[in-house]
Amino acid sequence: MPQHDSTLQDFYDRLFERFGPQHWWPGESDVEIVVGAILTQNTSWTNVEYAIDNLKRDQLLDWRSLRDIDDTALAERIRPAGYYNLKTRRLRNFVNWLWTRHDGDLAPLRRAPLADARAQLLGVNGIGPETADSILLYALEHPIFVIDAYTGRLLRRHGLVNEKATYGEMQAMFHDRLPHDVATFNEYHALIVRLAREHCRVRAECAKCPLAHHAHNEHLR
DNA sequence: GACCAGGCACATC
DNA sequence: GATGTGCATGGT
Repeated sequence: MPQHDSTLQDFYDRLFERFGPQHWWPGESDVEIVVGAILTQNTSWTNVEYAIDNLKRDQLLDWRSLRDIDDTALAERIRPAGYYNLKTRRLRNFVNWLWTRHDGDLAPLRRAPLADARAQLLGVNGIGPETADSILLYALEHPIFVIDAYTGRLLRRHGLVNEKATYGEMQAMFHDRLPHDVATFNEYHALIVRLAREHCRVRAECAKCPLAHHAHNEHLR
């Protein structure tokens, strides 16, 4: 079914013009991206940074160290990110799986077909759609769009989807309307987070929002 | 002190 | 299939 609605392309253009390239994910190594993606579940990024800093400080941010550290010591490091018992279990699940299934190396997943890699990630307990897609896009460089709470709010507040649109439906909108390349999906998601975090926090700022020409009557946050 | 933050799994109906 | 609940910290 052909898509003539260029709203999402227009949003992208306006956001990029305003904010410029975001250079995402905020983390250099693939380990840091995966760990960050799990730790940031329902949690502010600033809290995740404290946890990542702890792991870096103690030189634990590599697959071997994460495999060998015990749960108590790991939980201690990631405590500032919240839900630390739960997240210790989820990190453990992922790391154990990566070593068992892929010998502690993400390369096979980078080479694998997107659908296959995604199914594998979703099979790990604690990895849901958003975490899987963040890993796929930012760590494995697969062309897939990440839907997060900000994106859902953006689409709903602009009337582009109804109140109970699913993750898959929202993702399909982006996939149907944008070029399927890693750079675009990467940049777009990063720009939405930037908009939410820094610009649309207060109503006064929202009036100057790059998307203000569209009829959104409520800020993103 | 309330409210929020880049989810997810699991229980229950 | 839909809806509700637990998980926890640090910033505003």
